[in-house]
Amino acid sequence: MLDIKLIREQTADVKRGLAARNVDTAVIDEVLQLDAQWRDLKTREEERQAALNRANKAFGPWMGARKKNPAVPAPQELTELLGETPADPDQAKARLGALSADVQEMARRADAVLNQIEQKLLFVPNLPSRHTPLGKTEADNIVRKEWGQKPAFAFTPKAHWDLVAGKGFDMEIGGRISGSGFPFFRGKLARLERALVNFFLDLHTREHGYTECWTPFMVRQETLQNSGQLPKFHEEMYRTDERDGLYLIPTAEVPLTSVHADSILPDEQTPVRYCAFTPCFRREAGAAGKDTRGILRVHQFSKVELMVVTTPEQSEQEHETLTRCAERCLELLEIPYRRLELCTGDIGFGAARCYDLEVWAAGVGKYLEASSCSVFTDFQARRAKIRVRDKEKRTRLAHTLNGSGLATPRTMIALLENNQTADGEVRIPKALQPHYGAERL
RNA sequence: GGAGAGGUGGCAGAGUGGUUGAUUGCGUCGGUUUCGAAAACCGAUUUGGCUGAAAGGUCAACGGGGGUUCGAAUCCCUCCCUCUCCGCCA
Repeated sequence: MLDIKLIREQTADVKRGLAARNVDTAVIDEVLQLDAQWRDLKTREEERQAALNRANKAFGPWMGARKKNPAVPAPQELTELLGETPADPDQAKARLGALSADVQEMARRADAVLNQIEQKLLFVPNLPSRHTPLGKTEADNIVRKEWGQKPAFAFTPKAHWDLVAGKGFDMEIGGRISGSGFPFFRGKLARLERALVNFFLDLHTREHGYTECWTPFMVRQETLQNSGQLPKFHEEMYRTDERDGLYLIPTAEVPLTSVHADSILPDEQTPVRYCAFTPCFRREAGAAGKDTRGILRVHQFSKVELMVVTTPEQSEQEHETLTRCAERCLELLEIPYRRLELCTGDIGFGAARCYDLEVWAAGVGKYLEASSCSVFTDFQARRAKIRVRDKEKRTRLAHTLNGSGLATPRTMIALLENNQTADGEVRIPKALQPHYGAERL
């Protein structure tokens, strides 16, 4: 969520940032108008409430005093508020009750307006960072680096669905059990899946300083709102029936972001670095008919997620660090990749800046997004109420970051397709061999 | 699934419906003392909104929401969470 103060005070900058993301800025004017209304209501409500509080505070002692001497006059606070000296407590009660009802009514109106503001702001994306390149579509993304050598073949490399057909790659079985987009692996491929997950977790926990977490795979609506998936991306999510109303997580970012919700971390405890393996569930609602073959785009997949909570001062640096942690996975697996910096028009809802890591997959002959490393500035922290505190005891909203490190399907695609041999075998990269337990698939 | 107990400030733990945003202890920070430290003593120590240049003023919050009342941490309803016991089952 954006800072309402920023919207008030730097309206032009906010609009410029949103416009760069192709967002209609009319919502900002609507919010500002409601905000003015809210502040007016709130100020008047509080003035009345303050007067009422003073009167109520004096009321008790008056009652006490009257027990001893019924002739004790009403206290000044009461007389002031009511504009007359009440004859007796019952008369005062009646008048106070009416005033109290008025204040409550004003409070209700103010809350209703505040609610409208929030409902609008929940649909407004984060502002792009000053570093994020301007652009309209994904065509304007910028390649920041390329790593590795695309493999050369003396034969035509197969796409993964042909390469491992009949070797434990059973999309039809997944389809029969659950529907299309639910992969089913048997034997070597299932083991490869597990090996990748273990490889990622071991790397991040042993060498990159992340703390491994095991999280729930189903979460509440509120948890998804903290990290920004709800309310806007409701259609993208699987949800259990109304008895529980839980959502299946689309990424471990969701539970991890809420770990420190509603709390304050001392600066010296940051950065907090978490990683977690979870399955991820996505409807891929807007992507029907796209990338339907093999495991290019699926409804359920495994991912090891990296998530960082840090201070506003450190977050830019942490973004580079986190991205490097993801890149190291690919480098150790010898998978050629490129780092793309997403432009303002293509960046995700909550992100201020984002790098996509795309792996080269020789069989399908394309780069495939395998990781998205984003810095969210205080966007998620404001929703989740994650704060940090410095030595001078100043609290401010934390910054959050996350990135895949990595998701298995596209990593596996690249690994299989790039390392295939003429006889249809697949070479397992050296770094993965201890986890997989063999040099060949 | 059934029965019960409980959710208060960083933690522990009080709180007859009326100066209780909240006693107290611990912790933390600052000070006095000391060559230094410990101990002792003194002081400070929740968060957020509105307003203000600032000082300050003011409102809100005792798990969430609603209600009763002139007035709620305290009474009522409801939801959530934690713990204990029973049942059931990985």
